[in-house]
Amino acid sequence: MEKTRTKEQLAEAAQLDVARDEFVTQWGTIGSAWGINRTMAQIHALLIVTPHALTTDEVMDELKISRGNAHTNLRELVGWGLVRSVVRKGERKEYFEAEKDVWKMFCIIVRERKRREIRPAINVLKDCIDRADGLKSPDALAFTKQTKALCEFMEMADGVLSKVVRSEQSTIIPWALKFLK
Amino acid sequence: MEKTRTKEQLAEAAQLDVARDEFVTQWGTIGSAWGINRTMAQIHALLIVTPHALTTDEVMDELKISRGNAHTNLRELVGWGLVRSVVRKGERKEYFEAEKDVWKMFCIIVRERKRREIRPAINVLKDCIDRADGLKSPDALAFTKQTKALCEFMEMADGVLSKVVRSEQSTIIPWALKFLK
DNA sequence: ATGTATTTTCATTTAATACTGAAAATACGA
DNA sequence: TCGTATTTTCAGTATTAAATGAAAATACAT
Repeated sequence: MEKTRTKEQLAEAAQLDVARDEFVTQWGTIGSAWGINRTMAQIHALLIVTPHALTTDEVMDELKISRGNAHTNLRELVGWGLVRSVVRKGERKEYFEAEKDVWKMFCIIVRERKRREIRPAINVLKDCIDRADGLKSPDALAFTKQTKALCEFMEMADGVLSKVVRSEQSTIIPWALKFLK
Repeated sequence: MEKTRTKEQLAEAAQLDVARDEFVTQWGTIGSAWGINRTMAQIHALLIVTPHALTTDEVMDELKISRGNAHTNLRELVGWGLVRSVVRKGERKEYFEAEKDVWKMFCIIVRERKRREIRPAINVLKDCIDRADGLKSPDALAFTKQTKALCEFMEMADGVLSKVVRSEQSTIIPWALKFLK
C-alpha cells in the first residue's frame, strides 16, 4: 500500500516535471517571437514556476547551459527587475527568485519598455521635427505633419501606459473591459 | 533674384532630405530595439515620409540595399497590412505606399501582434494547465495556480486590446487619458 | 511565339547575436 | 594571510538571422 502510493506520487511528480519543462521550453520560443533572448525567457519561466529560489548552478543544471550564459541572463533579469537575488543567512551562494505576481510583472515590463523603447522613439521624432522646422515647401510640411502625428500618438500612448501602471493594482483592466463598449 | 530663390530652395530641399534620412535611419535603430528587422523598419519609415508611392527600385536606391532584400521586406510589410501595393494604369511596375494614418497603423500592429504573439502564448499556457490538471501535490497546485494566473491575465489583455482596436477610431485613448485618475 | 520588363526565388555570403568554458577577480572564513 | 567558494569577465566559437546577387519564373506587349 505504502509502495503503491509512492509509485503514484512518483508518476505525478514526473508528470509535473513534464508540464514544467513544456512551459519553460515553450516560453523560450514565445520569448524569441517577442524579440527576447530565448535563454533569458527560459530562465524567467523556470523561476516563475519554481516555488523556491534557485542558485546559478541549479539554473545551469536545469536548462543545460553554461555558467557564463546563466550568469549573464540572470543579471539581465535582475536588471529588468523581474528577478530578485536573495541571500540566505549563513550561506555564501546567491539565490534567485522571480516576481510571481502577474500584475506586478506587467507593470515592470511596461515601465521598462516605456523607458527603453517608447521614450527614445519620441526623442528621435522630436529631433526630426526640429530639423524640418521652418521649412516651407509642401514636402516639408507633409513631413512635419506626419512626424508630429506620430510623435503626438506616442506621447499619448506613453501617458496612458503611465497611468495604467501607476496605480500598481490590477483593477484597471477589468474596469476598462467593462467600460469599453 | 530668380537665381537666389532657387539656391534657397535647394538648401531647403537638402535640409529636408537630411531630416528624412535621419528619420529613416533612426527608425531602423528603434525598430531593432523593438525586435523588428532593421531594413523592414527603414523601408516602412521611408514610405511613411514619402508623399508618393515608390517602386522596388526606388527603395533599393534610397536605402542602398539589394533587390532581394527590398523585395522580401516590402512583401513582409504588405503581409502586415502596413503597406499597400498600387498599380498605375498603363504602367507595369508595382508601386508601394504606406498606411499613413497613425491610429490605423496602431490598430493594424495591435491586431497582428495579438494574432502572432498573444494568441500562441495563451495556447501554450492552456496546454500546460491541461498537462498538470488533476495533480494534487502542493508543487502541482502552485504550478497550476501560477500558469492560470498568467493565462487569465493574457486573456484579459487580449480582450482589452480587441475592444480598444475594434472601434477603428482614435477617440478611445484621449478618452481613457481623462478617465484614468 | 518572341523579346523585354518585372518579380520572385534561393544558394551563398556576411553580419549580428548568443553561448561556452576557463581564467581572473572577488568575497569570505579560518 | 591563506585557501576556498563564488561570481564575473571575456576571447574564442557556434548559431541564427539578414542580405546579396544572379538565375529562374512570370507577365505582358508586339
